[in-house]
Amino acid sequence: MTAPERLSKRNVIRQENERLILSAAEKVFAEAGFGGATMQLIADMAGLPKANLHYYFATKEELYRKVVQNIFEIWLHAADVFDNAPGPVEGIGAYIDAKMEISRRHPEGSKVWASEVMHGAPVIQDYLETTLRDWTTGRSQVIQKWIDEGKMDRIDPEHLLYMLWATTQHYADFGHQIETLNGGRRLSEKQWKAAKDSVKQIILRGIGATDGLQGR
Amino acid sequence: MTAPERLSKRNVIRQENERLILSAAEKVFAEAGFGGATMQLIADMAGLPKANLHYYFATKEELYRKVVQNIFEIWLHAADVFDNAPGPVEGIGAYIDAKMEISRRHPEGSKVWASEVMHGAPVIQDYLETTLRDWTTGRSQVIQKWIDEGKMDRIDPEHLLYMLWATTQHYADFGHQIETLNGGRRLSEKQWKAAKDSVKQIILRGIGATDGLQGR
DNA sequence: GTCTATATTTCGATAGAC
DNA sequence: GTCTATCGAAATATAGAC
Repeated sequence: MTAPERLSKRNVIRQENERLILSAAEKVFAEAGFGGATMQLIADMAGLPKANLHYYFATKEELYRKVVQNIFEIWLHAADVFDNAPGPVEGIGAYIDAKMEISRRHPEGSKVWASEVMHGAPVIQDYLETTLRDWTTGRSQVIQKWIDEGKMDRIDPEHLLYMLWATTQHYADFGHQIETLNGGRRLSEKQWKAAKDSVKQIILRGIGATDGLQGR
Repeated sequence: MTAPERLSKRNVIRQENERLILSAAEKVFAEAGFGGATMQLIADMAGLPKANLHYYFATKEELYRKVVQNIFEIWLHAADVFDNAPGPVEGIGAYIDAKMEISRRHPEGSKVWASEVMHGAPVIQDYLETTLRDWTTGRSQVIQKWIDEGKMDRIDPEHLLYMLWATTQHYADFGHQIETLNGGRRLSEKQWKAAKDSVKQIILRGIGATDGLQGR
């Protein structure tokens, strides 16, 4: 985006502190929501005085906006696997794997995004109308192509995408509920694999694209 | 639950005002989250002075708790269709229909629940550990029975339930995103039907339980 | 049961010394 | 760039007249 900046000592300090603050903010926003989060809590978690947050991010909203943008960028890159795939088994399968892995590694970001959208997307509405809209149109065309080539059933591409988002993000957004139902324990390595396999099996078979996956 | 109260004038007024406040609170909590909601906003939406809210509900948290309990009860009743069904096509199909209809009619409640769980269920953790846990165990056994009877594929019942919750609630919780991608328009009658059919088709076929649904 | 006025707390943001 | 002290706004909750 911006031109690479000189690695002056001041810039290094700025970069490190911004990363520290953003990481703490993501956690606090995820746990308390935008309204419930306080600059004091974020400062405490980052180990900085509250005033320093306002030095790096003028307002609470500006800080929040950066956090939301972060998870969105991560998701966008996860869709790269989609494009050059020869068919739905590879493309959608890999997309599910990638999204599930993000739910596992970045549950906070997913929650912040969910909260933002649930409240009417007050700060990232423009992203929904531009970037996400274009992204969705593009992927729908890929899916439609697979349908036309007979590689999967005739399914509404948009509703399929919603199902992919819903099921994968559920493991992040509702992670606490899942953990509680799992006896209060986080999902083990084996359970995460079972989750991924269940999602892939049901959806891939559900859209009639199980060539080579039978019996797994 | 409680014994039926005498229909004194005072009780009638109380009942009506509580309903009015709860309805306004559900909307405000859904739009702003617990932290972002204010008693003033809820009072304005209910058309009452702020002090009256505190007369009926001592604290903001008590009011919020009632709202969360409401949607939970609605969902519990939606699962009645599950139990006496002869197999997954009828049982899960009817459950999807019921949950989708709730997402359409009560999107606010769904959002409040999602927000509550995302933030670690601070006020309804006990429900997760008791009622929801028992409910999940019971339905998992029903699903397992269907598997043993050869009426559907061998799928992990819990992950299947998660997928049902995720996909149906997504249409409420992410309704704003879906509307935006739909050109800023709410889903039409026809689009809601298409959504239901897509979900049912993919999941029922995905679990190998499509007897009599082929080609629909 | 209703409603105005207000007590009390907390939060976002800033001033200003270092 | 850091940090203490503090301002001003806004929120929850209550007091007390009606």
